[in-house]
Amino acid sequence: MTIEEKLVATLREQGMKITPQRRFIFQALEQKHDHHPTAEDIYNTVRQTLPDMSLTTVYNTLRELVGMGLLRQVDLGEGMTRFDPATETHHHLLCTKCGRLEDIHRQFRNITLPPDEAKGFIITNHQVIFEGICPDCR
Amino acid sequence: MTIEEKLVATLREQGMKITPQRRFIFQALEQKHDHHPTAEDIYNTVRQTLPDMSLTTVYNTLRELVGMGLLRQVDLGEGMTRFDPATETHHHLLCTKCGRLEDIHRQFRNITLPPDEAKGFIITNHQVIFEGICPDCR
DNA sequence: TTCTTGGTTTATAATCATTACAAATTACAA
DNA sequence: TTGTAATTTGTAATGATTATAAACCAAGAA
Repeated sequence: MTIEEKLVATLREQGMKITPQRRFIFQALEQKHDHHPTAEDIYNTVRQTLPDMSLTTVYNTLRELVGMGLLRQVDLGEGMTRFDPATETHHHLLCTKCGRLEDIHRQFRNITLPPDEAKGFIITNHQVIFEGICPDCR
Repeated sequence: MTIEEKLVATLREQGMKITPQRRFIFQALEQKHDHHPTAEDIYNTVRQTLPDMSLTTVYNTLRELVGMGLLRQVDLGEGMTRFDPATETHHHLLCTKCGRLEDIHRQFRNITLPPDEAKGFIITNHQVIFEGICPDCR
């Protein structure tokens, strides 16, 4: 099942409308899902085929997807938010010089919090951010 | 050694000036170091004793500290940046409902990237973000 | 102590990502 | 085909952060 299909199905379930704009946004997310796109990235991608797409629509849609848990926000202190289709849990590798961000598809064992350290939280997820210097910045 | 002492010493080493404003900012960071303060938080704290402090100075100083690696930025997609005195490496626990953020002081073993997965990066640090629901939000 | 000077602070304006708003449009159920 | 509530859109507003340039001052030298 593609990302687009999954998103369309979920929207249907929720009684939301499937508009062309949303379909194109889903497709752009699918194309760029390894590049951690910003709202602006998605906007530019969609506009290549749908030149009248509004930036507001992109923001609205992305916000809704995040609210429904279908999209993960990735914030790096760059001043803008990146998005990551929430397919399977994975981690990130960040260059602290240039901001380059890579996915790490790997499971780490033993990353669990003993109850007495969880401060009463119910843990739903965890994510590791590795920081370092990328080859280009060395 | 307090956070203030450490910061003052480092600034001296770098030939930077120790101003009253900076001292108060350091003290505020020390007071609030468990609360992940924003620039605005620091500003309000300092203004209680130094009413003429400028918000710009807070931003400038925090940015410099981050650049020198003495302060960590923590970004949660709230629209503003939080700061965390980089004393010892630790991790975070975030409530996805209300944004509450707690420090986790604990070492996790086996969180290392084999060279073939590091994509040529030199890893300098890593951080785990646990996500969940805090007791108040349940 | 006083002088000098480059770093620092400050107020203000500018920037940039994101959100609010209200009018026009449209998906889709009946 | 029609009605209607959801959606889209352009524009304006917001809010955090940064740029700018003038006034100020920490700290070393005389």
